[in-house]
Amino acid sequence: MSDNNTAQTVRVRFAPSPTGPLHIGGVRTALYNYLFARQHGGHMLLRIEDTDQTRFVPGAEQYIIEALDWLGIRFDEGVGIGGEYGPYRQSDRKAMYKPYALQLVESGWAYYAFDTAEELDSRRKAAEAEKKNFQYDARTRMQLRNSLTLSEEETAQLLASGAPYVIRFKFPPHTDIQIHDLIRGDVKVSSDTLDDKVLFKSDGMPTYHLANIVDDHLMRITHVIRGEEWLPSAPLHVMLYRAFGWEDTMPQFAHLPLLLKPDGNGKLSKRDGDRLGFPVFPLQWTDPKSGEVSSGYRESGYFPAAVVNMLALLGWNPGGDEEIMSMDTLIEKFSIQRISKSGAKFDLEKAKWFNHQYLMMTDDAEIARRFMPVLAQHGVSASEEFVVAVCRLMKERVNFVKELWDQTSYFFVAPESYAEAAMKKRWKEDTTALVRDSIPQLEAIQDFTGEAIHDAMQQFCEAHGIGFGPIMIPLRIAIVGDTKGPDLQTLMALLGKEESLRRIRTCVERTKDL
RNA sequence: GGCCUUAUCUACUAACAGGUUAGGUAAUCGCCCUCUCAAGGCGAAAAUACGGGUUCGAGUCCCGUUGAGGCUACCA
Repeated sequence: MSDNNTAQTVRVRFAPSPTGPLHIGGVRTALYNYLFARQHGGHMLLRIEDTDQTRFVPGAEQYIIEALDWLGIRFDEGVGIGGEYGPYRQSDRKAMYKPYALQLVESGWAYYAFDTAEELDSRRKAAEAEKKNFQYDARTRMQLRNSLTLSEEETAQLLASGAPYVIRFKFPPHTDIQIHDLIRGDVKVSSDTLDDKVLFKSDGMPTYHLANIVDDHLMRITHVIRGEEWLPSAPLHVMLYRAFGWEDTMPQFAHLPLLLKPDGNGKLSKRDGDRLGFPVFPLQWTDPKSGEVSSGYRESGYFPAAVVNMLALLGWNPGGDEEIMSMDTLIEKFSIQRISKSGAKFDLEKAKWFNHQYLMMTDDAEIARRFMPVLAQHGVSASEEFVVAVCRLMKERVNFVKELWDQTSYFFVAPESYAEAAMKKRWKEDTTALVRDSIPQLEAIQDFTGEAIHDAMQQFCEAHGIGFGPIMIPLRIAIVGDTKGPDLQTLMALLGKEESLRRIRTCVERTKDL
């Protein structure tokens, strides 16, 4: 599908920093970009923004790629894929940025600054003491050490001597900057409240702001869909497009609401996940420095489609009552206009419910395939046919495949004891005798099907003048060990005549002296 | 502190451009089903932050207050 109203092909990017594992907020940003690109038949690219060498974390880039691949969020271009607008890693593009910074200096939109970190720190502290805000801007820049206050000769000399410098953007004073956001509408900010942001650092690398604008321009990005934390710097970005003379091809902006912690308020963080017992990362992550392990959705047993579905609806919805949507449906229905403006709290219960829905839609054989290793962990082996049957019968009771063991262990292992509460409530004086009496009735069944068991027990009840409960509940305790589980006839048929009777006889033996 | 954003049940949200008994889902509770436990079916409780305006009429538009979040680095 192509959008005939858009002259240009839609091109979006996901541009994370490799400073650690990708947070689910970041995953959602990637997802929205992906849905938008696919819907418009456009391209989505992965750009790694690693301009801060001090925050680089080994393995983070590979983690991001693997995580998005697991979720089915695929890129058309980018790191690990290639493409005609590469390279896509900003550290590999390092040499490209300086000329753009210099261009702004020459055109008067930027200047060299030689202030040291200590000097600026002391200015900030002094301002703080007076309960004021220090800002490097039109009011203060003429009191600081930069190419606007120094003579041309001094500046040239400093540069030639290799003195450390940065390049700062020169905001024009008293100027209203208007940005248009696809989600929030027009936002107006006065340049007087903005500071002269560093564009080019003393280590020879650009800051986010410069690299981002240069790359988005060079890579012909048409829509920037990113988190709300970028909204305050959007005016700078708009001014940069203007300063470079690229305003006519400037991308459209959409700033996404943030994902909040489930209890209280504040941005969702790694610690919240571990505290509240849910993952904030798509994949498990081991911190290379501390060795600390953070849980992931994949390892916790979530289906990728369930995570995608849940995340898509956290901050967006298509308007109807439909909640279970495949990636294709999401692509079809997605629209930026319907994204909420306010932050969304993560809800663990709803996340589990989504996974349950996807579990119910999953083929029994596939569930069994995933359950087999769990069984092996518990030292149990069973035929594939039997495991598939167990999964078919029991999947509706769990949210995750691994929870199946807690609900089905008695299918594989006979009970070693009987639940105390069940015994106390359900086991009467004559129960053992009654159970013993039912054995011949069950033994007589030739074809041990649920139906046959039902008929046999019905006859038994009639002969003894009792209802179904007084015998079926004790039999259940004998077979399951507790008053829980699926329909008993079905369960016994599945276990087979031999195993069912063995458990019943064992139970009679264990309870005869009660 | 300054700047920006934001505000519907406990949570996620619906109510296209002002007119609804403010709807759905999850969670909670009750009933039905039933040999138990789930699932399922039916039902209940549950919200327009507050105060002004505009209007015949405001969840919806405007202003203010309050709450919440973000940003305020040579981090992204």
